[in-house]
Amino acid sequence: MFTKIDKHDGVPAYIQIMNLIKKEIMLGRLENDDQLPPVRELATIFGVNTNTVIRALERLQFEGLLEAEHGVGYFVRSAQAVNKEVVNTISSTVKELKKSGIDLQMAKVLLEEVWKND
Amino acid sequence: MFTKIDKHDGVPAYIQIMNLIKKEIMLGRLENDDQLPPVRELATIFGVNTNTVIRALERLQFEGLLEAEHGVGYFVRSAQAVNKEVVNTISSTVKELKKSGIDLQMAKVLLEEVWKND
Amino acid sequence: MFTKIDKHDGVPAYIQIMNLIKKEIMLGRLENDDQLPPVRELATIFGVNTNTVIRALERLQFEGLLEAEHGVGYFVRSAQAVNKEVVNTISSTVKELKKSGIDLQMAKVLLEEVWKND
Amino acid sequence: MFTKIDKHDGVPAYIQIMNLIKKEIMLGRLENDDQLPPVRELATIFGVNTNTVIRALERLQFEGLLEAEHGVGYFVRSAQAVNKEVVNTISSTVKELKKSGIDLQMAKVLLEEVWKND
DNA sequence: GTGGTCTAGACCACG
DNA sequence: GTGGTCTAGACCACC
Repeated sequence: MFTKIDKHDGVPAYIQIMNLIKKEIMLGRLENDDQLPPVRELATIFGVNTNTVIRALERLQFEGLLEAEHGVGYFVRSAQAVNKEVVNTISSTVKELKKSGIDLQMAKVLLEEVWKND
Repeated sequence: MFTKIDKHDGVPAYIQIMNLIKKEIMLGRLENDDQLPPVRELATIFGVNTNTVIRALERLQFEGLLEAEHGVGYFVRSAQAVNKEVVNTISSTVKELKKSGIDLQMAKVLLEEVWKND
Repeated sequence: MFTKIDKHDGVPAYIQIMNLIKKEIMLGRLENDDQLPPVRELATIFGVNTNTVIRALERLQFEGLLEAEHGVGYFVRSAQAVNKEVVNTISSTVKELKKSGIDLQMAKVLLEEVWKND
Repeated sequence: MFTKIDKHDGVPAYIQIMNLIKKEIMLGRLENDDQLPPVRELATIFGVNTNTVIRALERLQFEGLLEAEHGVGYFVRSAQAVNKEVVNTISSTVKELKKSGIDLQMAKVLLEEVWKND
């Protein structure tokens, strides 16, 4: 479900991890009451230290998306997957962007630009 | 043309600056041989220290997008604006995303997810 | 392994540092996966500020010779030592140059001249 | 006789210019009492500002290699060309270095290393 | 005036 | 403890 994070793209590791987990929730691959893999396992998967994972999970807990049960694990709460049509729209947009020779980073920048001016 | 950057969104200031300048180039607002404002001026505009600006410009220079002429200024090189249609596509996608109640950060994460799996 | 650099020979400190490290690699005194001393230590060894060291290491990282592991250290990558015979050739050439009363700086200039015209 | 200098190799422009002129003298292409091209012309050739050329010539004058005649021009003094054999030695060394896949910058670094330890 | 290098020292992210 | 980012301010090289 998860993969190694990119340590050199500027975004702090714990924020990347937060985003990855949020993504799984939005895509419906993690649903309410699902249990996350144990912290140590997540650490190996992401290629970071346990502390870094914990920092990310704590923040998601603060945001209400996760809940920790002491001695048991972390569980998904108030998950809300996105509509599949939305994903399709993004998908076709991505195709067009790739055709234009734009790279992912610039795509994000353009997205942000349009987002803020619309 | 430029504005203050956000120092608290996790992304390092110099990377934000790089992205802002790249964006101006991609949107055609900065063209080949255009001269950038002086480093010290950019620093006040972005609300950061001169060194931080230089760090960003150095990297863009390394990427071939800018060229420094000592004692003269920074100039845009090999600029390549994106097609206006691409911007329109992004714009309509953004509208749909906003309707679904997604925020900018998650939009970026979804974009990345689709990008890497298509 | 390293020593203080010369701050007054015109060449920027960070470039001198880059060259010193490259040299250690080429001479086989630094090998793949070797860890460099911590940045702060290198700074005291070279007699410069931490930032200057980091600037050098960043560039070497960009060139692919080093890799940083956040919170751990810098490691040598794709090291490629030069043949010992090459060093011997240089050595005998140096002897001849010295006999002719040429100084190091001019030796470099002559080297460059021949290099570009051969 | 001269060409543009490299503004991005770390060595200050005026020092590069000094070296280029010294080189012409050492290679015997500039002899005693030869007149240098006018300062403005040198400036265009080197791709720098007139002031930068003047700074270089002043220093060479200080070293005794040049002499300025006000309103006339700069003249070579106490020129001392190097032996042709020396150039040949360098040439064959360069060939070997190139075969080993070393680039010019590293060649200089190795030269300096051997120079200082022999 | 322009860009380029460097310092001293603070604070954050990561292990 | 490690590396990474940033500031304030100095001084140099170049136009």
